[in-house]
Amino acid sequence: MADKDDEFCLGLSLSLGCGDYQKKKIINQTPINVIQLQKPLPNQRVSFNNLFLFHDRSSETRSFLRGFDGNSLRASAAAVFEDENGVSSPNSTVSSVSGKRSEREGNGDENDAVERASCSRGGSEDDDGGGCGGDGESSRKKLRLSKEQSLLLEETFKEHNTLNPKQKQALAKQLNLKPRQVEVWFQNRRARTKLKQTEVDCEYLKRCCETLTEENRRLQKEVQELRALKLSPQLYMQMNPPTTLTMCPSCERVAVSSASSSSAAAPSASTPANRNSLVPSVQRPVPVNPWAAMSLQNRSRS
DNA sequence: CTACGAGGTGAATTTACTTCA
DNA sequence: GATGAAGTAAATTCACCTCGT
Repeated sequence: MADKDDEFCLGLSLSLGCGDYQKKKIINQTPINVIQLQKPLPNQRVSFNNLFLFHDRSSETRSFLRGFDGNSLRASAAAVFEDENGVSSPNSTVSSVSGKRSEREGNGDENDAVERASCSRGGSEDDDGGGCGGDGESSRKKLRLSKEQSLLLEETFKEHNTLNPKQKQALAKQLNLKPRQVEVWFQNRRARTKLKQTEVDCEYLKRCCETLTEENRRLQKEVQELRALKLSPQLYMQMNPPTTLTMCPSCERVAVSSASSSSAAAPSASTPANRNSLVPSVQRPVPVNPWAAMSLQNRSRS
């Protein structure tokens, strides 16, 4: 499964209109760099928002300002990695004490550390064991990954957004987490990535729509102008070649007239080559200009 | 300063589906 | 082709957090 990321599809992944199982492909192929990753500040709590540059500045700012909480700070600074050898390093930050944060902060760090150590999700050795079973209560406890854990997970995710069992096992060991937790993190991470990508795609499509609407408006106006000219034959015959579109009757190729006025620079939207393109096309050589020929003919006659 | 509710975030769970042996 | 295991996306739940009042 992890080999899937070999086949990255470049460009925009339009997950909106995607049917069926294409979705799966898309998420696996979504280039990570579409959404720019951002390293958190030293004191910053590592959250999804903080790791991304969002278009929505307000939410970004909010997330940023929310910054870090004492919980993870305590975990990372005091308890988590103070022991490099990992002997007593409960890497996960579990807020296993119910109640307000201020109350918990009042307690000593040792308490937290002990709780975290004993409560790294799933008291049983089973990967899927129920929450922190020690209490006997069925309430599921909230795990908070430490800054370092999140960073490592992010780094790994940048390399491959899916893990094979070996990688999962190794990463879990490295992070002092259950493989299941790593798996869940990657699942959620992929979901968040896709969500963000969808938002980006949405923005892009919106802009495309606006561009096309504008283009349509412009072309309609041009059509109106041409119709008006056609109504007065005198003007019609003496007019310059039409501004944008010239059609060769034999090969049906549309081209931009080189003799046309300033608006001739506009793209010809009906050219087969660029019909589906939102980018203004390159002007192609004029195969035939019936308008020019016609006007010449008429002038010589009169 | 404290309490409280709203809303956001993210870990974990459930469900449904695909793929593969 | 039927079957079960494994993996994943999507939807959902729920604990916890921040912020405004």
